[in-house]
Amino acid sequence: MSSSIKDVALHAGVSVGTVSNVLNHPSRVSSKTVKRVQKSINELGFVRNDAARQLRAGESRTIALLVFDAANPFFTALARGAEDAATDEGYSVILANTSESQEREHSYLDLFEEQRVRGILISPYGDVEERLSALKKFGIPSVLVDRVSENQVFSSVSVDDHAGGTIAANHLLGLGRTRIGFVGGPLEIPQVADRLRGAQDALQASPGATLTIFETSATTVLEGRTAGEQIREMSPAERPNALFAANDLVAIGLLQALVATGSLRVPDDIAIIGYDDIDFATSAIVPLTSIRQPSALMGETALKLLREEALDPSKKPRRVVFQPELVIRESA
Amino acid sequence: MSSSIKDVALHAGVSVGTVSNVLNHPSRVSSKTVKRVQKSINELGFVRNDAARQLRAGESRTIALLVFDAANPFFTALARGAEDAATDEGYSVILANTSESQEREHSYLDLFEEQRVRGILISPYGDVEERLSALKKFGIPSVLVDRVSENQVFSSVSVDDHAGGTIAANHLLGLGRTRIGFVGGPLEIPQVADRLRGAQDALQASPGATLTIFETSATTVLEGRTAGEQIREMSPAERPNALFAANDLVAIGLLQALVATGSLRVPDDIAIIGYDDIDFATSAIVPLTSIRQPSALMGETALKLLREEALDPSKKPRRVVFQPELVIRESA
DNA sequence: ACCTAACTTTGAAACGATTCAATCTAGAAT
DNA sequence: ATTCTAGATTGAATCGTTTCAAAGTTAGGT
Repeated sequence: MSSSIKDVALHAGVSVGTVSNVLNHPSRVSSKTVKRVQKSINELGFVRNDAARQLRAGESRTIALLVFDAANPFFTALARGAEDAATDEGYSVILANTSESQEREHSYLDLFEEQRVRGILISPYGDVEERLSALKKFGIPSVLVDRVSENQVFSSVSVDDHAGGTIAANHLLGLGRTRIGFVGGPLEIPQVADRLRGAQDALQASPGATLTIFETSATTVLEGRTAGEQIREMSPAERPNALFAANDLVAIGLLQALVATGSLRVPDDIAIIGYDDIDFATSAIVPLTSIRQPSALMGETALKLLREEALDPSKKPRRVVFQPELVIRESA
Repeated sequence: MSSSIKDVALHAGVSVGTVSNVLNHPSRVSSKTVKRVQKSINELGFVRNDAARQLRAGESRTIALLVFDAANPFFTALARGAEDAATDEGYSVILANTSESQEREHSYLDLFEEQRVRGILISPYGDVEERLSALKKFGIPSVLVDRVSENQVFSSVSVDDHAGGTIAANHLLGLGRTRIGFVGGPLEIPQVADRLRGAQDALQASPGATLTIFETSATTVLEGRTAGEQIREMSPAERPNALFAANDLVAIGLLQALVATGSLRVPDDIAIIGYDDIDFATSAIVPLTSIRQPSALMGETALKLLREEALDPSKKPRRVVFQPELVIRESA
């Protein structure tokens, strides 16, 4: 059905070793032989069998990216960054979606282990550090994405959420707002907690300002709207005049509750700042001011860290933390 | 570094053939041998080398899903459906994102060919039917997703967009609306054109009703909003009292332009129906009535068709067309 | 006690590439 | 003309599985 390197060798009148060299070390082969072999390859429609190659060479050229929510624009952008970087290095990235299922997360890790992928980029859903340690011992390195390693055992790429919170709060304070509300949750999520703490620390420096927490059970549009309805009913005196949403989805929910009914004006009556700068932010009812995470750059960096570890497994894990960036639009 | 089947055989005091049988045909092996071998496998931490397995067995157990926009919720849901079905059949699905680049589309097809994947599910971006034909000859079948095969050479899974358009229009007519507007574009996109034609055909049956086309340059929130602003400025007499948006993103844009400013009420003054039923539809300013595509089912079906072709390459291609479904919420 | 049939187990051959020591060139240097 | 050298080529060994014919084992029937 498909021709092998042997067929090519026969057709070109050379040995199999030479064909392999044409494929992998063309410099070792005289240019006219290269040409002849290439011609045979084309004529026979030869395609290298990656399984055989990997078996003998002992190393794969694919890298796995495992995320728990492939639908999240943040991860899509990150994946794009990783793919671009991988292409440059001669690797291919395959994506797998955990779909927020621990079981699936494990079965994909099993698959990657059987496939002996060159490395794993993972934004963990369940508790997998132990499993990843085993994989590392086995020869498969991983890099954590958007989460830091609890025990400093893995390299990681993340964003300084604390700084992001500070930037957001300072921007609101800079607009002269003093009654600030934080909307998001659950506060157990590390990202959310860090953003809140960052805001609180910024508030410390402004004696007159207060911060009220509106905790939600998830960072979704719906939860944001529910919180917004509650805020809308507050008396003007106690109602915050600025809101910091834990992410853009929550912020969009807030906008719906506050603006859509025509009861309040944004940002005049109440300023709103989101987080993530997803594509929807630009085209929200009121274009959303937000905190941008360098998602593509994160993917690119994660891939580079992974390559370093693949080349030198004894390398000490590195932790790269990016700084978020303020994107000013109309809502604040 | 990692132990092989040979190590396991030695450790368990059996032959390599027996270990392999434990792995692949446990019924051929006595149960106490199975137990003993399993124990050795666990103790040694043996993990089957998929490359070697694939080389000898000649067949891969992974299926590739190649889409041009992994960020689109529709594809994410579809992927989920395919993954679930694959798991049941003992396959794994790996995802690759074309990112709307023809070059990348080709290089992933190359990769899949080298990897000898069992089959390819593809929502094509560029013109790849020829390339897919070559792959088929090579032994790798594909199934088209959300697009039908031009020359009936491949199986495909798609949705009857014409019927969807008819359903949408009939729903609006059923609400007593007679001045209907279609918002979407460009009309060259097959999906958009089919939806429009479906609506037009429905209108034929209702003598009193008219349909106005508001063509946009893309099916995005922004374009929807632009169109909405234009519609908002029309005189009440000529303004449509119902709008059919080519997809939910456009519909959300319309909502923003019409509702957010408080100038018109939805659905009282103007009814709006979208298409796709993305997650955002539920939590729009006014929960959106929409036409749902059975995305997960499509993924599942595509996988089944692929498996059929993998088992019997001479099988005639099949074209499965799903019927869309009306989801009534508040906007219409 | 012997034959048979059914079930287990064995181990060498194959899959298709890469690797590398060994062999073979061709041309430069003496 | 001879030796040397660097570059080009060869082909057998190898990677870790699966496969399958052959050999070994067990137990039931007579």
